[in-house]
Amino acid sequence: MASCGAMDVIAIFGPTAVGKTAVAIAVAEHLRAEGQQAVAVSVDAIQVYKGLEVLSGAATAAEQQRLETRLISFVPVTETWSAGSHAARAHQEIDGLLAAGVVPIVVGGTGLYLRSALAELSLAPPPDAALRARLTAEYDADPGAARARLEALAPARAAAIAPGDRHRVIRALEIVEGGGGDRPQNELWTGVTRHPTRLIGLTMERDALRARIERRCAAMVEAGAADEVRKADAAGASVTARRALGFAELLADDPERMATRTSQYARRQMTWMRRTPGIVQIDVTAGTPHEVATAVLDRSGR
RNA sequence: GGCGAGAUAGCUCAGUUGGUAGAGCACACGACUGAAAAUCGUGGUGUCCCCGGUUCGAGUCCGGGUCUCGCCA
Repeated sequence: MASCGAMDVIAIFGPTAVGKTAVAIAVAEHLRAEGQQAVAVSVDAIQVYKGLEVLSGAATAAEQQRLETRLISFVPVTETWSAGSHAARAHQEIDGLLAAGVVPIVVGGTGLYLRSALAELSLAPPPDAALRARLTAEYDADPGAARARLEALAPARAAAIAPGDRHRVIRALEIVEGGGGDRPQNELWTGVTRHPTRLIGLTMERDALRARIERRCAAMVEAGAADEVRKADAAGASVTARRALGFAELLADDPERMATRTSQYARRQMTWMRRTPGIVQIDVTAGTPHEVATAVLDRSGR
């Protein structure tokens, strides 16, 4: 009997353009051949947005025909989204699939979203818009003073944050003022998960990945990514939607810059992957999706 | 052909009165708990075009080449 055995969840991580979707589809087809059903749960900060499907590389209708994918293209571009909001939805999807006897294939390139989907992180409370606005203004008026205030209020939190890290200094002040105390948490690298999980990291030889990224960016432009971005911009896209690689670049008609920044992003994803405990890395430079899928399932000891 | 300007990091360029070179971008490595496709930290990766000269010492001064750009023929 094909059973999940010790592993209930399959997770697939990897840098952008490495071919995660194709591998997820191949894995699902292999499972189906064994009589098991699978559904993908996306963990991608930009693919959640409705109206940025081309730019974010979300699964197409044809791809979804082969593997149903949840948590893509469902948030209006005007809304902000976050790891916390995503985690709640992802937990719900994963638990629902497991309860129905379907294998969840958690797939995506946003490391923090992946981790918070697989684990039960002790996240600090969500940001309050007014407080964040006030603290941002405070920081921008005098970064040194804001930093000093954080050091006074929460030395342990401050110690973990680089002096020039605007984003984190503001967030830390936000947490402290919200009563979060001075006990910073880091459960990112513990490897603890909510369900037994086989975590796969797809890698690719650097030059090959760079070439794929360039081709992919060109294809996105070809497929109308610039138009998508202009529409989202006109619709009043949220700060988080605007973080999409290519958003600002395509508005400025600079596709080359988009490819460069995408490459830099891929590098950071690889850094995250190397740090991730328990991840099984598979180099997909030469393999077809089905060969890779076999490797994914073979290594599972099924 | 003549005159002028230039040649320094992968790219664009700085480089004081001579003391074996440094910015931005790119690149590499890293950090990462509700903005994470975000944010941030660290690192110079070099036949200073070539040959010779002056000098204790030349990216820098002198001579001769080579190449590039501009103007004039």
